[in-house]
Amino acid sequence: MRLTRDRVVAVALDLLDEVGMENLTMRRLADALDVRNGATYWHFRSKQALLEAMADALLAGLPAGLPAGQPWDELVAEMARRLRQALLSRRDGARLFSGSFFPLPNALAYGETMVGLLVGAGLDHCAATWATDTLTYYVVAHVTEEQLAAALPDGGQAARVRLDAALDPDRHPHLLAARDDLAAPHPIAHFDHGLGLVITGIRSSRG
Amino acid sequence: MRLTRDRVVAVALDLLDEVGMENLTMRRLADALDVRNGATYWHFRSKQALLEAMADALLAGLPAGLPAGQPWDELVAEMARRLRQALLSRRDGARLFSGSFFPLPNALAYGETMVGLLVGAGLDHCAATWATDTLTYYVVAHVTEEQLAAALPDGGQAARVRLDAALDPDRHPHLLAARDDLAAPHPIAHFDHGLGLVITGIRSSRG
DNA sequence: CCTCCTTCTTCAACACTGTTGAACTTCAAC
DNA sequence: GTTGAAGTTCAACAGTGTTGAAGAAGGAGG
Repeated sequence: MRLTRDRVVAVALDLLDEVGMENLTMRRLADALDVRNGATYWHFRSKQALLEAMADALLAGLPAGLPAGQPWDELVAEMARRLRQALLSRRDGARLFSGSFFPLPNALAYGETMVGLLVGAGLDHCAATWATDTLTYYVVAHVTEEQLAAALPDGGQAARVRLDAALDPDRHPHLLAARDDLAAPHPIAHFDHGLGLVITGIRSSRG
Repeated sequence: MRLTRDRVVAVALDLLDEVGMENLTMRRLADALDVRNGATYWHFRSKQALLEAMADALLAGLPAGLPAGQPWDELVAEMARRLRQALLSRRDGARLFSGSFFPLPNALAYGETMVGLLVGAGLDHCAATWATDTLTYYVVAHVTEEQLAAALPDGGQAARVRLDAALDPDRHPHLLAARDDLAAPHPIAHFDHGLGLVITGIRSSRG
């Protein structure tokens, strides 16, 4: 079967799930496509261009079927959770997304929806855009950590030991008291907490 | 002059300023140190270990001389701005920091200070830790974008044109209305706005 | 059927990367 | 001065993204 941009992206995403970002190489991708090494370069100018197409594919249909008639803050929270789910749907999805920063269709649709919701809530366009940035920064960074922690060997056991060894009762009393919350054993609660902080901030800033 | 861990880190940071993250290679570093290629591997187990040492060096003295007796929210804002400045002080500083996630001394000192401030503000340890995460996520992600935008060729002219070409009046009315705010012409105001959102959220969550 | 031309793929290379292990040199201490 | 450790060199390995020329496939026109 001949290659297609769409098939390359789809197989590349499957391969990403299998081997992770740092082992996602053009030669391995060519193998997965049952094709010789140079072939993908006819469809994508560079690996970076392919990664951006993959990132945008991750966001397909994000604003689809957003319920109407609900309060703006619930809809904003819903969009943020959808973005989180989209990034979580593939291994290293958050890193994939944050590595590509050019305006592709699905990313624009997400941004448009978010800004629209916030303008509807009474923010001016500048405040709505900046608030969208803040929200998106938060979601992407949180999921990045989430996926980084999930990829640790031993389920993070080694990292936990290393942290305990580094914490000094004299110099880090507060971190020690919060030791059990540091490694984020409850990702969803952790995520919703921070999301709530940002949305509350937006609510208060409406004046 | 013989090599030292400290000298390797210092020269590596200077080299980072000069060539940027993706051109920071062990061979180039060896050249800058006037040493042959394998030498740095005696002082650092791997490139990753060196990058983490560089990241931590960036955060040296972050909480030093923090004024006392001021309201907690101003101190938290001050710490966030110091983190931003530290990351901005070197080319690709934010990407350098977010690539290293192991507990090194200066990062711990930053976290301890932040959590301490928030506990002082009345949050319990879990809320303080998670709020610190949210704040730090925001700062790092914002500065990452800032530095990415600063590194664009043509001062971002080409990217602006590409954005305009991608925006469609029918599908992106809000983004078009906010077009001039999208490219963040005022980084500091943009940063402080988002920072204010998060801090306001924290203030409201104290109950 | 056969040619022609575009579209797509192969193949072999280029310049480069992080990392390693053995040989070699420097250095301090006895 | 000799010995043992600390530090450096050197050559190689296996792998990376990318490119350009050569070749194969596929459809349109004669």
